Formats: sequence, structure tokens, C-alpha cells
Amino acid sequence: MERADAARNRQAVLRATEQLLAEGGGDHVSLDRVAALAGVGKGTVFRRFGNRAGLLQALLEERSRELREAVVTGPPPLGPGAAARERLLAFLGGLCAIAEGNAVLLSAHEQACADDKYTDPSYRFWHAHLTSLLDGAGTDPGFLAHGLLALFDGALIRHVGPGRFTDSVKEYAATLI
Amino acid sequence: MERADAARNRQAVLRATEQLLAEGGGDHVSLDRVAALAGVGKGTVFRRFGNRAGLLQALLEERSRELREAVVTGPPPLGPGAAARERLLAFLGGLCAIAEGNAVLLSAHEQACADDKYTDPSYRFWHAHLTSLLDGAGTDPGFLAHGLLALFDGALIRHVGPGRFTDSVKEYAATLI
DNA sequence: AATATAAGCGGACCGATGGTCCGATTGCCA
DNA sequence: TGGCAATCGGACCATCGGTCCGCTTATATT
Repeated sequence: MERADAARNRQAVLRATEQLLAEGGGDHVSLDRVAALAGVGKGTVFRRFGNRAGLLQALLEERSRELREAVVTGPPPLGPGAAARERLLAFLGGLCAIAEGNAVLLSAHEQACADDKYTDPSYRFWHAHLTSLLDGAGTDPGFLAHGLLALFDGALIRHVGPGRFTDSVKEYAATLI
Repeated sequence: MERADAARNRQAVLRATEQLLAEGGGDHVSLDRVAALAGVGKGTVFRRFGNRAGLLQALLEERSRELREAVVTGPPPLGPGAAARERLLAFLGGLCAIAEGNAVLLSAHEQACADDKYTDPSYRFWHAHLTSLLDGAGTDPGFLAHGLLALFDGALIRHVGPGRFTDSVKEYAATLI
């Protein structure tokens, strides 16, 4: 059981992080600043989240929890029951929505994860889901899944511009499968 | 005209950088170490290459110069003259060869470029070439090109394992076009 | 309510890093 | 050979991620 003050501080830190992400670029979010804005000590941030990557990942998971649950236990077309192709397109749509609204967070997280990106639990989950949906269609569904997920890059989203991004991804996926 | 000692130092720095990249991970390459190993002052490194990203990009350009020239002025199937599909597959093959041999350098460069990745001259060049080769085939060749280039991620190469990577990319491209 | 105890807290501290600056040096050309 | 501009080098700086440890406090127990 987590102590009440601990839970309060976890929230404060998360809220401070998203505020800093919103008002400045991803490099504006130093852990010193996060701690200061949250009104806690730096040690607290690290005890809760381990390191910079952990903090950003926690925020990312919070933002994608809904989609994750919908995909596992929700109704079709996201959840089980629909045809794989339907589910896949619906899933990519959901991912696009999250990605477009969190481009800065995405970049910061990638930057922080660096090489561990592919062992990150979040990534593993999306990748496993995509792979299973792509099974049978074409060759090497695992690599296909990597190829699709590679599109969800914060800098790319900003580069092509949100709005255009979602449409492009859908076209791209339609071409691929 | 570049002074003789300046040219010598530029070489020394590049060689030191690749040696450090080879013997340790990408994070082993601090500019202090590069300067020390090259036998020059830190200021020299920055005067030559501007910053960390510039240094890595210079190395990357050196490693890919051959392919760049082959693509522009070389004989088919890489150069002009062959069918677009042939050229595209040949080009991706060349890129794979470079990428597999330079996964660590790729990662380090991505990390250093961060958000400027898509305005990096090197990236622009590859992207423009791919886009022109993809013109007509399918929709939004520009985004297709981004999708293909997104595969060339140092961490991904290490994750799927070199060898497997090239084959997977070729399958992927064949599916896509 | 008093107490014990473990969990939590905060911020000083550390090592490393990217990047700057300027006095000393040195290649180059006349 | 002399003068000068380009080059050099490494001390210096700000910042960052991460650690540490003495102090505080929430909570369970009696």
C-alpha cells in the first residue's frame, strides 16, 4: 500500500511534468525543474520513477491507458471480435490520436529511452498487439509491426504536421496490408 | 583554403571518433575523449564540426559518400537508367549495408540530432531521392519515403540483429511497392 | 492517545558533459 | 624574414541526471 503523501507527490510530479512539456520543448523538462514545480525534492522524483525515462514512460502510459484497455477488453472494432484488418486500422487510428496530441512527450521519451526503446514495456505491448493482428498477412509480421511503429516518432509528427499525419499513416497502412 | 594543420586535425578527430565508437557504445564518445584521443584541444573539435551532431554527421557523410555518388552519377541499377523499382531496391540495399555496418554511429547521430533529424542535409538527400523514386507508385511518396527511412534506426538494427535486418527491409519494401 | 517503525522526504552533493573563450602559437604569403 | 590571420588548446562554465543520508511523518498497534 502506498502512503497517502507518496500518492499525492506522484500526482504532483506527473502534473508538473506535463505542464513543463506543454510550455516549453522537451528539453525544457529537466528533473530539477520538475521537482521544483511539483514542490517536492529531487530525490522524491527519482524514488517514484527511477529515472528520467521512467517518469516520461509513466506519463505516456497514463495517456494511453484507455486505448490499451479498449484493445484488450473493449468492443469491436478496437477490441476482439472484428476482423484483423478492421482492428488494425482502428488501432492505428487510436495510436495516431494519442501521438498527435503528445508529440513532444513522444520525442522526450524516445530521447530518454535511447537504446532501450525496444525493450520498453509500452513498446513491447503495442508491438505484440500489432504483430498478432498482422499474423498471416504478408511476411514477417514482427518486422512489419516495427515498421509501422517507427512512424510514431514525435519529430516526424511535428515535421509533417498534425492532421496530415493521421491521414498519411492510414494511407500508408492501407498500402502495406 | 584550409590550413595544413587544420586538415590534419580534422582527420585526427574523425579517426579518433570512429575508434571510440568502435571500442565502446555510442555514449562512450564524449567530445572530451575524442579531443584527447585525437591529440588536440577541445576547442579544435568544436571549431571544425560545430557541435556533437556535426561531428557525427561528418563521419556519417564520409561513410555514405560512395553511395551518394553512385546514386547520382553511377551506373544502373543504382544510378539513373534503370527502372524506378530496380533503383529503389538497389538503393535500399546500399543503405542497409551502410546501416548494418554503422548501427552505433547511427544511434549516436540520431540521439545528437534529436528534433533536427528531418532537416539534416543527409536525411534530406535520402528522402528526396526516395521520394522521386516512389513518385507515381501509390500515394504520398514523401510519406512513404519517411516510412522507409524510419526503418534505418541504429537501435532497431541491433534489436533485430544484423543480417536479419537487410532481408527484412527488402521484404518490407517489396510488400510496400 | 502514545509509541514504534518503516516509508518517505528534500536538497546538498557529485561526476560527466556539451559548449565557450581568449591568450598563446604557428602555418602561410609577401 | 617578418607580420598577420587563422588555428590551437585547455581552463572554465552552466546544466544535467543521479546518489546519499539525516530528518520527518504517516500509519499500524496497543
